[in-house]
Amino acid sequence: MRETADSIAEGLERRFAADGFAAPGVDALRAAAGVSLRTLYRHFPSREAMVLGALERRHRRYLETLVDRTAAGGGTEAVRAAFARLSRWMAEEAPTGCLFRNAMAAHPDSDAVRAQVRRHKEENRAAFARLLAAAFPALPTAARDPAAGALFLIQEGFTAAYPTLGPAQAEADARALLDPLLRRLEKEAAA
Amino acid sequence: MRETADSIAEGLERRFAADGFAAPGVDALRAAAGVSLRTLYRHFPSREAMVLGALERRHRRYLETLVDRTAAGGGTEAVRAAFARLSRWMAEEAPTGCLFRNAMAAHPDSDAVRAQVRRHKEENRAAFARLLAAAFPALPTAARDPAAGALFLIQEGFTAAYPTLGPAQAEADARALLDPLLRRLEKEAAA
DNA sequence: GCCAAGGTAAAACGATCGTTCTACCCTCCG
DNA sequence: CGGAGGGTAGAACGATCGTTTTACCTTGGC
Repeated sequence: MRETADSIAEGLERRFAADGFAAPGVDALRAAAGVSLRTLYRHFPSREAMVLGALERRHRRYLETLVDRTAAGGGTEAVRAAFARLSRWMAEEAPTGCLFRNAMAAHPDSDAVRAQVRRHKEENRAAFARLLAAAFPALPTAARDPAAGALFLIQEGFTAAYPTLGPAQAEADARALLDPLLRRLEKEAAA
Repeated sequence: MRETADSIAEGLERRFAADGFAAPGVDALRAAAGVSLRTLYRHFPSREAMVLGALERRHRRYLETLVDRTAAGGGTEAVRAAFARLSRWMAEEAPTGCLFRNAMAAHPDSDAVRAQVRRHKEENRAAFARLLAAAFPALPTAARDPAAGALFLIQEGFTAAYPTLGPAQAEADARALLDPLLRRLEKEAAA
């Protein structure tokens, strides 16, 4: 039951990530989930529920990737490692870009989708704040939230530029923002 | 002829910007264009052509807004003014976010859409490079392209965060990146 | 031994969508 | 005068889509 639901959600997430939210019909989603149409509808009673189910799974996996507790190091290294994981994530899991923005673009009139995307982005931004607090404990509290916002916006820009201008350009442009930011954070934390 | 085509494109752009690319059917586009179905198809022989027509118009208008030749001032003021115009643009014209990324999300399998989006983003990035060259003529050439990439990525992050976290948060986070960047550019240009 | 429970496969339905076609009107130019 | 070009309104078509339903199979527990 719960296991099959998550196994189905895995297939849904994979398909939506590969082909976007507009192209695949319910029958293609059924094939990706590896179950019958009846079972698919039992666990996700509408196509919108399938979208929400895929997004929920995605949300957990993305935050786990972004803040990896097994990763060592602090300071600038911790932040750089997070962006390195993000870079790998985009290449392996999100060739068509951020799944949440894509979902909102494909379902502009769904309140449920919009709410889930907003929740994801808020927790995503909060995760950067926690990452920053752990990496730079000496950073003045007044500088914390702006720095978290800066990291969040670099991520948004990076994931947005990724599918349009390609990995190399997106990474170069993100580095042009990230490098001086980290230098500044190191200086402020040392002071 | 050419005039009616542009008048139709204006209606298409407005509708796509307001409701996204997934929701409005051809008949809703026809109503927004204010013409009959036959005339609409005469100028844009398929729905995909309507999308491309709207994007082409959008491309011209966006770049005109971003680099306003009538705007005065140089240095940091020129860059700040460009982002102020961008902020107004989002509020008035793009409540659902960047039209090009939305189009690509809604038409993931259209080569024509993808090509047009890529072209737009490349010219968009080049426009930032020109803006920067005009605003900071003394900036070392080695620092030019990274700075243009940084501005471009701030824009991408800002327009991406805008529809999910709202105008206030998006602007605050963008400022957290823009302010130190401009301070650094001023220093590098003065040296 | 059997009967729910939950699975598969696939037909069927109603709605919607992109596109084409029909029928008619206006207006400019030879 | 007359006819061609471009406009409007809207019916019609074929395809696709999301969803429901039918019919049948498998399995574990009383």
